[in-house]
Amino acid sequence: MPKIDGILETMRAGGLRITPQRRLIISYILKTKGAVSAQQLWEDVRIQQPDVSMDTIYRNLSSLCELGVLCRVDKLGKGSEYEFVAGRHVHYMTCTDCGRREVFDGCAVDAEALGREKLKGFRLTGHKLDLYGLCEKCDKKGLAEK
Amino acid sequence: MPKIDGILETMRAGGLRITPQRRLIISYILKTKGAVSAQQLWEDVRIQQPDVSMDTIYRNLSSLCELGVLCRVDKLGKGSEYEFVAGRHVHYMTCTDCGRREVFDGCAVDAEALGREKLKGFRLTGHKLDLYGLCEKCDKKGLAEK
DNA sequence: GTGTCTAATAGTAATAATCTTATTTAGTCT
DNA sequence: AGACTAAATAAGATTATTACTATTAGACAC
Repeated sequence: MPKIDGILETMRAGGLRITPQRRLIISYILKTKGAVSAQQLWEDVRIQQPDVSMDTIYRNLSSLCELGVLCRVDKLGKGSEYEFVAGRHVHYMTCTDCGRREVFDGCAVDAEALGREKLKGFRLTGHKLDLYGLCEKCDKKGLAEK
Repeated sequence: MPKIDGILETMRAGGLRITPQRRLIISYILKTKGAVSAQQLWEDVRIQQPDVSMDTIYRNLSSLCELGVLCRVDKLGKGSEYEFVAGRHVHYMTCTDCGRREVFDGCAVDAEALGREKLKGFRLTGHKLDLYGLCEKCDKKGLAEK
């Protein structure tokens, strides 16, 4: 589990300032197990600090994503959620039927396949892999219907 | 370049009905070189058929994405665009500085790394890989500033 | 062709996410 | 401690995207 001091240090190193709002946001994300939505985060933070704007939430979530602290997860047309990445490669498997999501904790991106000549001068700093398919339950259900 | 008949056939096979709105939407995407935004598509389609709703545009773009005909590309906080995939593996390299985007036409996902034991019963049907980094121009600019 | 069933649609409403501008403040340098 | 400057903020406006509901029209059997 990531610690708040390390994250603040990462932010400082990335040139970001440490504000009370940011401390609060990070501490709430730390308390949350799993992914958190911007809406939920806003409601939680506003209990302690009622005048924090939605914009601040989104701005900071974006900043933390760019730093590689968090990862934004698309919920297939139902908004997004954010989850700690904490230096690991984290990819998601999302069931296209029921929307269930599991973490695929490993890296399935083949570095060799990213040969220099294909990159057209880009210097890669990160990547995101989303896997789609059917979870066991929906897969069996689909077979039964045939 | 994909042809409209093949796409319509794919849609039929996927259980989707062929409606005039869908023909129109697809034909406009076909005419467009590169990625197209929902907004732009709506404006174009409305020239011929003024009462097409935005909802219809989004709904159909989503359907085509699920069928694997199109691919939704995140523009880093500035909406999304949609582009033909046409059976290939298409990934994107997006510059986190200037937003420039290039297609990485190949597959960098290592099938071996997606070992069965890690998939927890999921049956994979697709994947999406987004690569982030700095394009040659922004990379050089960044070095010069130091 | 006609009838039936169900997906798709338009229109409207609601939600999610981002932008704009004036103001405040963290980090830095005296 | 006091002053400076660029980053961060709140508030409200705007754009992007999805949900809801009554109605329409493909697809398929007859």
